[in-house]
Amino acid sequence: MFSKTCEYGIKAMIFVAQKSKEGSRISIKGIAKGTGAPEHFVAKIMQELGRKKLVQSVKGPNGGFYLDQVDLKTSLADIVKALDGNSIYSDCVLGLKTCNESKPCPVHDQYRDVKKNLIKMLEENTIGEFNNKLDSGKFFLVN
Amino acid sequence: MFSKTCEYGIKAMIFVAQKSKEGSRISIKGIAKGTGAPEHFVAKIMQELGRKKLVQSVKGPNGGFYLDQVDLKTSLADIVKALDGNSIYSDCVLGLKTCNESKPCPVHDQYRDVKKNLIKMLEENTIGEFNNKLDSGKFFLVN
DNA sequence: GCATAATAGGATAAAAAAGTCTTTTTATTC
DNA sequence: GAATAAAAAGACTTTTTTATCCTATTATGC
Repeated sequence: MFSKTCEYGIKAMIFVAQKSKEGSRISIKGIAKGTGAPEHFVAKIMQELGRKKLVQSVKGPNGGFYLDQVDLKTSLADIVKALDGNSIYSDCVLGLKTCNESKPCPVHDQYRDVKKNLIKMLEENTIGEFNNKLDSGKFFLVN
Repeated sequence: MFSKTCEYGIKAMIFVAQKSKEGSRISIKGIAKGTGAPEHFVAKIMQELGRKKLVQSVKGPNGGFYLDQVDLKTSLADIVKALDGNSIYSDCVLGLKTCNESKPCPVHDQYRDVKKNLIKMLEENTIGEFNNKLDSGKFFLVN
């Protein structure tokens, strides 16, 4: 469904949000540990998310990553789009470049609802909203 | 969402079904052309589907692939499982090995419905059912 | 039974994704 | 302003996926 990049990116954002809520910044090393992602790999991902302004970063001692109030409104869809591009929105489920409503692939009609559902889920859930649940130990980020 | 293998496999099965309905067998070359898939790649895919008994094949002159009455009842889910394995059923959307109902990842609850929808779609649509629509030119297999 | 046309199978190659390493830059603190 | 701790950047490696090629096998029709 998502690339590893995207999976790690989402987990990282949720983890950073949590730390930000506690008022602290978190380093790459910390994110890697907290999300079970390879350190150097997650570094590249955070860089990219930083470039795209979905996360704030400060260099040097006591630096690290954090989310500001605006960042907390980032939806899962925003992260997916930043890391995996628009493929979820635009790609035909059978890989046909010219598939669309008027010239559909065989499963276009059947997949329409699934896609709508998926996109709805990605757009309606923001990073900020995951905080409360993580607090209460209702879910987990690592195995 | 699906691997290329799976995309080509689904298209190939639909295409072969069509030919079978017309009473003829279709060669790898024919399938490759009819589905826009690389010939040698689709050959391997059909081999695998043959081994798994989702498609019948006959070697030699006038040989080729075809679907019998039982094969026509193959669902999209059967093809996906044969080629991509059970990952759609079993994998956590964030890649967590231990994610489940009692120890969920952050998006487990939100993704539940999407997954249910997707699986329903894959299981409810059989290869045989696509035939009529393809006949009437209602959809396309190649760009 | 021989030529042929097809699938079967395995080896290899190319491309993309995932992951690692090293160096550079930049804040911070003392 | 020097030492340090962090991110930024880019090069590189490994693994996986996608794709190709070659040889073997097998069924068919003459």
